[in-house]
Amino acid sequence: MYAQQIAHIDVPVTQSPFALLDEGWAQPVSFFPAGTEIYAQGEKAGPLYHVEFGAVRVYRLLADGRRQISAFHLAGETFGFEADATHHFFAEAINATGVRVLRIAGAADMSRQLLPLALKGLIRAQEHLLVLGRQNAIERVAAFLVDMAERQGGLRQVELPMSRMDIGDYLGLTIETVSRVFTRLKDKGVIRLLGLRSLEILKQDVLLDMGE
Amino acid sequence: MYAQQIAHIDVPVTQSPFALLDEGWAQPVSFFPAGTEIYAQGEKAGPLYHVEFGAVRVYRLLADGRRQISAFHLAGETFGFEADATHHFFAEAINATGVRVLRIAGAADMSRQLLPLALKGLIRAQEHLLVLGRQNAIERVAAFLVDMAERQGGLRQVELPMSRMDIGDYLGLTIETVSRVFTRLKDKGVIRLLGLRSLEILKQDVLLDMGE
DNA sequence: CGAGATTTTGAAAAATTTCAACATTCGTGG
DNA sequence: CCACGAATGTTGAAATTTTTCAAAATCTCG
Repeated sequence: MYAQQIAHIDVPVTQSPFALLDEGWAQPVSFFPAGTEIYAQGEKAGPLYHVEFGAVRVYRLLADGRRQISAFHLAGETFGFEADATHHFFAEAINATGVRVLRIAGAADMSRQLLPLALKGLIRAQEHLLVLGRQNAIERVAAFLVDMAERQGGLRQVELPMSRMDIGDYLGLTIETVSRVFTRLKDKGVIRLLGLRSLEILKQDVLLDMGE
Repeated sequence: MYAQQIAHIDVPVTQSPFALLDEGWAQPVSFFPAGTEIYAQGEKAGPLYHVEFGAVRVYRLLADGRRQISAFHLAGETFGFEADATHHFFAEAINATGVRVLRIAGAADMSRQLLPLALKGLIRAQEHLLVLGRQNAIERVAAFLVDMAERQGGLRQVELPMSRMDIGDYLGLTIETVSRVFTRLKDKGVIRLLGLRSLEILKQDVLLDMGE
């Protein structure tokens, strides 16, 4: 279950200094094919990662294989700080993904750099707790779609880089339930499915209400 | 729903320097009666809080009143960093609770002080996501009891400072389900109920297995 | 184009919630 | 210190939601 290759290719790229962590050492972009591991639970943690293109899932597993994806990271987002000395999670490329490895400059600076990211992650995680703990299937999917739309610039058209299984494992639902909710939202005229991984939001207000 | 008084009493206390945030300015202990608010969502965030005695719940509400408790904080623990400029959550005293307000020293130091706490909180929140997203009622309660036992020194006897409603709102369950699971664990001989808010763990191994 | 993977749909099963009644505990005032 | 009333907790039965199992449909990509 959740088999993965461990293969990635380093791609030297010359590019302007990185914006978010302006004192980090911008490394070349590493390329990870779909399904490959970026880091594993238990591994020694070090750098942060900036998604140049593609998408990443961060997750934990139960002993019997049940999986909870705690976050998706899209192009332009930074991850890898959900760790103290060692990683507590797995991170995998969902699709062909380019990741820039960021080695933070001084240990003194590190904290100042990381804290805002850690706090944002913490707030995000705790908001997700509310979704998983207190919202039903349709509300969860609605909240997810609103979030994905916002992170893609608030456009009507939303791209979903991940499978139904990923969405289910993020929302604490089965793929069948996710699929049924998509169908229900489509039948209600709230969304229009443009393809398996692409949809248009037709009634944003309804979706927003559902999401909370 | 969830009405609360907003009343607390400042209690000057002379005590040795605070261990965890050794450069913070230790303030007097503030006393919060059961059910009173420590801070509210939307309020400007400032200090951290150290629980001297009692217990605190941190939570969010949905528009219709559904509540998700994201964390409990017991004596000896520090909270209040789940915020950027303003608080994103409510914090309330569960019982009569003493809280020491910690004003962090320099802005430069602040990050270094806060980062480990924020990371620990982040890891905790993401572990809780796994519980809410992928574990059933009995597993959730088991995980909760194991956690509470650990935080109380790993003794067999565990005190639960919170109500069944609080436990339900932490685990994403109704009070009835929480109650039924307690009964089930009791009938299985896994725990012994010493009172409504006190129990003894009889089969720690079974509980640990359930919790994951 | 075709085979394997993914997604959708349906029906039955299981888990949890809801609603209702009853039991227990807690706190207050007599 | 006990009694009372309110709040909290437990239990049962029905309703609801979600999952599971199974099959059909669709998509992907070599």
